Amino acid sequence: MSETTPAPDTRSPGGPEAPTPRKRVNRREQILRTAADVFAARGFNNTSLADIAAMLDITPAGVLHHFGSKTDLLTAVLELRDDSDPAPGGSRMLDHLVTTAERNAARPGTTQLYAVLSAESATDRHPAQEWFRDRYTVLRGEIGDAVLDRLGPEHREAASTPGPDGRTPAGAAAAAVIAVMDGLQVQWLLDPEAVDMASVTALVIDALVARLSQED
Amino acid sequence: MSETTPAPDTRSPGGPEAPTPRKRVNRREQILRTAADVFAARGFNNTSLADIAAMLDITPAGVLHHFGSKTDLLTAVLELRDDSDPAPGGSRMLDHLVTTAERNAARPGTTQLYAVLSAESATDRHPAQEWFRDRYTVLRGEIGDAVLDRLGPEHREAASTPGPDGRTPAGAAAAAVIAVMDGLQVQWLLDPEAVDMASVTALVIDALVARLSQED
DNA sequence: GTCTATATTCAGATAGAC
DNA sequence: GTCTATCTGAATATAGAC
Repeated sequence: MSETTPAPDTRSPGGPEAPTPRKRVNRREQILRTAADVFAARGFNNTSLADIAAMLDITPAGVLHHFGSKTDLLTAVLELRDDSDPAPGGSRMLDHLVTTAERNAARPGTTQLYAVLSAESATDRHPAQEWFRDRYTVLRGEIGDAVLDRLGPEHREAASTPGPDGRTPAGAAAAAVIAVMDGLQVQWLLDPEAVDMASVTALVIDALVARLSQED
Repeated sequence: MSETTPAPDTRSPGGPEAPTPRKRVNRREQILRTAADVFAARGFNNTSLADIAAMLDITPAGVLHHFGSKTDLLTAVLELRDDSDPAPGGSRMLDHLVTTAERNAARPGTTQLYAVLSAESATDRHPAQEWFRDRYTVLRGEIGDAVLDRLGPEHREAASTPGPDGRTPAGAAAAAVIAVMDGLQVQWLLDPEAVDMASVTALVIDALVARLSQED
């Protein structure tokens, strides 16, 4: 089900941090990518090490040799960022988000992982809680800055002025954009025909930027 | 943690299908409410029948007597709608959504259940998939209508005219509103100080309605 | 460095006592 | 009508063979 990508070993040769692979990309890496696929499709709690192992024709213990525990494997998967399309800074980032939504619909993989796991992480004692809390904090900051960048200079001050609760309009807009993307992913996974992630994301970004460019 | 609602037996007397409750609201009902709380806090896959049973000082089998299986219990929990604040029709519904977001932040219970479970349901073979797919379809319809109601009559036609992909702007806005509410819930659960669900929800609704009231 | 075989814990569900 | 005691299978992790 996950063999959509034909090339098994696609990465730029001469990457900066290849850890001296005298053999070829070690088993560890195969496990990592397989685990990412399976976690994305079934969530963390609902995935067993046997599921992952079966896809590689090994036993569960084979997986555990490379990563000490299932939780460690999850952590490693989350750390494995997808650097194939680095997020640009500044106001270009907002366009990048739409592009990302577009790509996600074509390739239900990488970021489906984040949509499914982030919601799962919000449950008690989930091992990825801290990771996702930090991630959202960073994202809200970056996207908040991107929103400010897109506003006309005359609106920036208002949008970056904290209200009585200490939160800024730009930050609120950033939280909204992230929330829309996550929430849409869930709706789309359940019913792909029903929503167009990219266009709805674009609509919300446009609407929010326009809204922050008014005084009312 | 869950004793927010003081009245344990709130249902209209003379309801059409009261199954002759000679005693008082049966164990079944207690189990149902406890299960809802625990599913909300820990998700479905990560909750064991023992967890639920422990809170009632009984054994897992005690739970299974009332509901044939864990999946049946989940289904029953989902069916148990919270009728304490029925959603109004028409454009009032949008205000109701903001109110709902406000209440959710105060009482992390009922709809936290939906936020956590809906995302979990998007994973393979989850027992609640169909339930959530249907729920989202209905919600998009209702909220789409509410959006149209709020628009000026002169904009309604444009907003309800399907584009080349067969989807209407009002439907897109509806999907966006739902997505924002779900996504915010996740961010809020992970970091309650970081986002104000109600105000962000209001912001997005305002922005979308304003956006759909322009020609561009 | 890689994995098979095994131990241990805990899940969901069944049959039958109260 | 309600639940305790028990069975069966599957989960993660360990110890040690190749």
